[in-house]
Amino acid sequence: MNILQHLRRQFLQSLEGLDVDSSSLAGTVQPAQDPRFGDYQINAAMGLAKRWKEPPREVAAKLLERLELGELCEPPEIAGPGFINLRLRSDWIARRLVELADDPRLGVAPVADPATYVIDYSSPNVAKPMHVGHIRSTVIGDALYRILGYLGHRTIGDNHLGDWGTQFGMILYGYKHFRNEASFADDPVTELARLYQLVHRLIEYQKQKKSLPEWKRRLEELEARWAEPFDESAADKKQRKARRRLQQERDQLRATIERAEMSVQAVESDPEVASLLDNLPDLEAAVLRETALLHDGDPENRRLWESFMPHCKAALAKIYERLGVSFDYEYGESFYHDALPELVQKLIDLGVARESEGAICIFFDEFDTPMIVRKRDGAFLYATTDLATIDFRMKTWRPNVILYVVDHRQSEHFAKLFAAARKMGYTDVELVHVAFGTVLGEDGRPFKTRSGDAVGLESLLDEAVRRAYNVVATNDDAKPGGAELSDEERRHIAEVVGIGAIKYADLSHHRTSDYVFSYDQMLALEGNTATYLQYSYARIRSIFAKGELDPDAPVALDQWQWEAPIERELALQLLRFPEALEDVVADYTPHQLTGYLYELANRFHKFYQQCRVLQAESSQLRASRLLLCQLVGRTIARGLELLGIGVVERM
RNA sequence: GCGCCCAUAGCUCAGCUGGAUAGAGCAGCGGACUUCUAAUCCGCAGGUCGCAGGUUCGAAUCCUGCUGGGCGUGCCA
Repeated sequence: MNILQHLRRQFLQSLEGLDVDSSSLAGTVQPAQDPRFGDYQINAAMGLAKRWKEPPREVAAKLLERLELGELCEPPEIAGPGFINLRLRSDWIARRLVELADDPRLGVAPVADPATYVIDYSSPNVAKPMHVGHIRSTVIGDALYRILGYLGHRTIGDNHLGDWGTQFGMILYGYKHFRNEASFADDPVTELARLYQLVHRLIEYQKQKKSLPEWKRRLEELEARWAEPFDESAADKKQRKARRRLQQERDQLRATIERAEMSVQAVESDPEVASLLDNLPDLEAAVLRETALLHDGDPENRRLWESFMPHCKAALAKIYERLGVSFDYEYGESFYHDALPELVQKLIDLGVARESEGAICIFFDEFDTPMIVRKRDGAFLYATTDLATIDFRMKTWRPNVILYVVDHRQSEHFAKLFAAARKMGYTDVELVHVAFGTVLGEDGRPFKTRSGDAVGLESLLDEAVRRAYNVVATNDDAKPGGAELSDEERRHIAEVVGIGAIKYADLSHHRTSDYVFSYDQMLALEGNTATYLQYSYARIRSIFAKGELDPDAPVALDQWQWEAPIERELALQLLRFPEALEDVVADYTPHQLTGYLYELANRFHKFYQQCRVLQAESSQLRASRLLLCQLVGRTIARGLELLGIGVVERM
């Protein structure tokens, strides 16, 4: 049962027959801001007072006359300017708690009206190893998938793999010209990744080599303009702004040139790479040709693509397994290839798209630039594929909602995509771009290695697990009764803790904001971290072990009893699990659940500090506290599971 | 140029469709292990919520302008 939802329903019902806009008033029922104001509060009276031209406290009193909260609440109080404070009756909490003991769903009732959600997440490029940039989409998408499913919705997880783009052209070119046969036979994925990196590097080299003279000319120009006399005090606002922009552009260009010169230098001084530079064709064009050949059904490229794919997918599967992430489908871009010409024709026939400058475009009133669905050279783009994907998903699953868990830089693309879909007639589906921010390094810049590459996901996980292992070992060695974990257990714990730390760090931040990635912070194992929650769980399991009790057997109890205020606070927090899940789903923000779990664990630790469980003064109190412990443990384990994070018995 | 996003304590972040005295965690200072794991708990200190207006009984939250930052912007994904 969702208490907040219940209170809102009761309140709205009590308003029937009154001249009020009840839809806007539901939100005035809220959790209390401060424990002194009770458990929940209704803030409707102040707003209504104005409309009714009556003093707010009198309005509050009138509302209370109609409100029937039965056995749920103590008599409500009117406070301050007209707040209505609600306090749950402790006997009601006690009854609910005993009911929870037998409820495998921890009070979360399946939704009355299940919807179908397609969730598009992770979507890496199969041609290159996953890196830090893929964490957020994968982890957030997986959490939403789990939570929506738990709430009773029909969920379809679809990993929209990038298996058809230019990156594959690079691999094809690299394989044909630079492959090391022995390495490929030995470990195809590593060799393909090497080839991708190599070709990518060479293309960058060519581009930079070509552009450098032009950039330098441009920089000289900017420097010259900068050197011109400029009187700050005499300039108007616009001139000052232009001046600053000039400086910015100059600095950026300087940095670009510096970086380019460094990487050109690096390529030329790398004996293995430098030897390839002679007689190198225009690689970018060559790669595009390979890509085009693949798309046009060239048997050789097709055969190679088909032989590469299983290896690439197996490598991805390995990392997904380690992360504990799964999908129902993995329809990559290639899956839609055959549908594209037809789709574009359909768009033209519908009058949605038209020819412009040789390309086929969809124009929108609300955007300056169109969405191009077929290039001048006849090739299709990811926008085309994305439209075909909507087409397919609508026909196949008839979803009510499609979620795209993709970083915020693509927001304009999705705005156009959704507008185009509506033009195609898909108006009865909710298309949502679940955008998220960038993972930053501790310098506040996007998280990169020193050489400027994206940090590989695998090495990220390894490092987190390595650090977690050290902490686990140190802590175990320091236990009063001596170490109690075998090395095998320590390794298992380190894996769960390390990976959990990374996922939790990501999920505990609001998805739309950029966040700073810091091993020290997420493995500090203090504060709002996965470890703190896992530790609470382990402590609970330890209590049951100490008392030689089965932690999973229902605690027999007729009447729940409490003594310290913290016990009631902890109990109430347990009852609010459904609210936390509802909050997550309302805006697709998993950090609402991490916040809830942190608060739960925090209350548990306070309780643990103040209250003896096994040595409680009476058997009834002991059973009551054991019930609390068991429910906290179950809620933490379930909550973490819904975030894709595991727990351990001991740590 | 245009569009989107952001600015909250020294640092990293919350603040739920406007609500009562803006909250955590780190870092700092001071306490609590003969007692179910001190990976914990308690206390102290720390904020003109970027700036200026406006709407409102009430604004960190909504509107306008400004400042500072990030991202995107016709044939990459």
